[in-house]
Amino acid sequence: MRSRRPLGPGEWEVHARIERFVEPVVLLLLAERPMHGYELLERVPDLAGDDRRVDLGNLYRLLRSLEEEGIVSSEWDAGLPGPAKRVYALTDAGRALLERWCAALDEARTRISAFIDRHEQGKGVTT
Amino acid sequence: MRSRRPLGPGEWEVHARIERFVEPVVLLLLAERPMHGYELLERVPDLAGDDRRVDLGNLYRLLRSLEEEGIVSSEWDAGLPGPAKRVYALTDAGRALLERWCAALDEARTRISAFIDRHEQGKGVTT
DNA sequence: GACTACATATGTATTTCACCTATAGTGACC
DNA sequence: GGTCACTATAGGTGAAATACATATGTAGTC
Repeated sequence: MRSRRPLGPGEWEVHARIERFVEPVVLLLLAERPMHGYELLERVPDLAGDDRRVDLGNLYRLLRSLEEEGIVSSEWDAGLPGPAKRVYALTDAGRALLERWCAALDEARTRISAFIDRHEQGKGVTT
Repeated sequence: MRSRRPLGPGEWEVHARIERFVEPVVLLLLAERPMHGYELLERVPDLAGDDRRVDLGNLYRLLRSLEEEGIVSSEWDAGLPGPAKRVYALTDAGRALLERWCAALDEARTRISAFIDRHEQGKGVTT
């Protein structure tokens, strides 16, 4: 229970976070166009929400493990000014995985809706 | 990445799980009527989904920690036949927590919708 | 008595994630 | 040519959430 932040006496802040949500977010961003790690870091919060601020270390680890699995491919781009960047792009397997993520997320949304509906019912709907 | 089960060559089963979702489910069930742990165990999957089959150990641990925090109260019920049951009921603090969970879940649902909408856009909407 | 179902509880391993530190190249300034 | 800020990648560590396994007792049934 330690993850909930105190709010008041006997009250806690609650977050309904989706497990591993950064992964589909990264896949979606790379589906739109290839980019390098640091740029992903800046763009992930747009989709994941501000509370979910991404940790650099974990993001790079995710990218490397996605590459190992053939979900993304990468190559060094030394042409641009500044330090060399490793530019990541989505593979076909990555696009397929993104589709499965969307289906899974849609299921989660359905479960949440069922939960909220059932809760509303219990309160006696005023409508 | 080890949590995804292999599906085919280079394919994985994906689950978009909501973190700590059993907690709000338990709260909602207890809001409807008081019950004991084993009964919760049977009813949680109705709301949480079959993939999310609840671990007994963790459920009992959750109930005790919720009681420590004043979210639920319990008393032994030895009247009925069979082994003694600890019957749990939601407190006022528990009902307040359930409301906050609903708000948090609604936010999560909004994030998911935003994600899916953005993905649909990228594919070129057929309408 | 052996076996099964109900009921509560504890032990331990694994996974995910947040927080922190390290390394290294680039460019600009003085 | 040193050092300072910024970009980019990478690793270490520990806490929290969860999966997997085992323990203990009651009661009914064959």
